[in-house]
Amino acid sequence: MNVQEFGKLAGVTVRALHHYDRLGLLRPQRTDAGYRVYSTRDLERLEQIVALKFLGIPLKQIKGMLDLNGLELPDALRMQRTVLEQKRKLLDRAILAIREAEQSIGPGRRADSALLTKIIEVIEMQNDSSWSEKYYSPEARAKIDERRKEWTPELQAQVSKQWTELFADVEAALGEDPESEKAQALAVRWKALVAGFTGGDPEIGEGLNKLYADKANWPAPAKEQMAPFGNPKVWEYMSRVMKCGG
Amino acid sequence: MNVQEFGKLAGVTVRALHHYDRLGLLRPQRTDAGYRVYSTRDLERLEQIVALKFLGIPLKQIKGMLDLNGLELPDALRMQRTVLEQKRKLLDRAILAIREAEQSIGPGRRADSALLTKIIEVIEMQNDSSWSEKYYSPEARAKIDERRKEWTPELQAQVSKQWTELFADVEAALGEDPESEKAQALAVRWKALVAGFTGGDPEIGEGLNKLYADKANWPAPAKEQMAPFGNPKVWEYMSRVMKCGG
DNA sequence: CTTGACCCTCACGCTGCGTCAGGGCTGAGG
DNA sequence: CCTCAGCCCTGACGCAGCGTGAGGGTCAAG
Repeated sequence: MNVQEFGKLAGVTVRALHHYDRLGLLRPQRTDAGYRVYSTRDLERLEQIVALKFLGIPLKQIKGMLDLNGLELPDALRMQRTVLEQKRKLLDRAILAIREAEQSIGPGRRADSALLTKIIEVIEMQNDSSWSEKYYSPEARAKIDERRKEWTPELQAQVSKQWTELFADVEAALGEDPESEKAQALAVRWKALVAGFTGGDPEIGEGLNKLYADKANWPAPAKEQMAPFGNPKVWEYMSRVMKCGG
Repeated sequence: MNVQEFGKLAGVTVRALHHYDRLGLLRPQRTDAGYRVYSTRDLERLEQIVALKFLGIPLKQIKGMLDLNGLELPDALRMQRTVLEQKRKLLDRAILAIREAEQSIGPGRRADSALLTKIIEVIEMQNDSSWSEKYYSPEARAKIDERRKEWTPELQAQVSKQWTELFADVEAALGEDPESEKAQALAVRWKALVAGFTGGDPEIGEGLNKLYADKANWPAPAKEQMAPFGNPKVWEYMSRVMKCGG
């Protein structure tokens, strides 16, 4: 098969195939005239390349992995996942910062430096863990760190799922009266999840309450797990629901 | 203030300051010897630069924005946010794919091509919208596009929630006999949601049916809303349930 | 005078291709 | 036979945001 055909078949450009060839990632056979000729074996390999590339793994490393026939692949996957999750955190912060900025610019339309300051605030707030030092006592933080060790992937997945569902439900109930049973039921679920996060530890709970009180700086308690759910309306709404619920 | 001091103060490297200088983003004064001298005004500007850079906005654009004194800033923010959210989706898919791959490698530890295939599956499933072109006729697609216009955010949120719930329920019922009432009830809910999606339009419905039949390429009908819910077990299971349900 | 300690300006490196630029081989039509 | 279209090839620069030397000037202390 010639380049164009092959490329179309696999969904990559001819240029990319040239590139992979030069990198030694995928070296097809050649005709006498020097034309590249691809086989089905090449297709398999290319699919693997594409897959790993999709995961954000650099081509050089892919080359190494495929040449060593995937012996270190599990490690690579783990590493890559943490890297991506890291990136995702950054992205979430940025998105949140923009939302804040957009809100602060929306009503009054007082642009200029004010909202840039706003952005900076959000960044600084979430940047390092300085905020946690504001809200948690040293002892509480030690306990949090402990719990982090027990924080298994399965548990993580479960909690993550529960938060996901809760968020969806809250989002759908935004029109509901905060004092209604429905809303209050959501508050109960919310508190339960938070309790699960804090392990029912009162010290940590206090920290969270301070955090609730300080509306301006509302980051998520289980922020890391809840990355996808940055809709600020949800947070505002729950804030109101909590208030009237006591 | 000299470069090093200034850089440390603002949290950027000297090299970066040189860079900004060359780009015309931040031009400090110079001493007779040609040394850069920064003022507090420069600090303000730098902070703005850093903030916007954090949002992923390219330096060139930042220059434009600051020079025009942020008049188009709201638009830029909106655009940037959608871009970032797009990236986030991709990241999510990649992370999900890795998780799947890790799981499939975990128990049996049969690495090699199997899990790469797995990764590919996840990608293809969620990747572009090529699948819709395979299953829908041009006319049907036109209708879908129409419906997209009526696709308000509220409606979206509701449907999204219903799918979320359904997914959770199906996931919890994976052990159930596909012929059992429970399973069949789930199938009914499923079909109802699909019907809602297709608007009861028979043409679109046909497309979906073809889609069901072609198990290998099972993407989600409301894919965009459901990105987080890629558990293929759910899909497989529902496939079986549908089959025996008729 | 020498040695640091800072400062400066090139200029290449990295990632993954996109995009010309300059040319070769081949079959169809004039 | 010539030419033009169409597909293939190999460089090589461009982009984003700096990191990282290389090579060299300035100024004060020893």
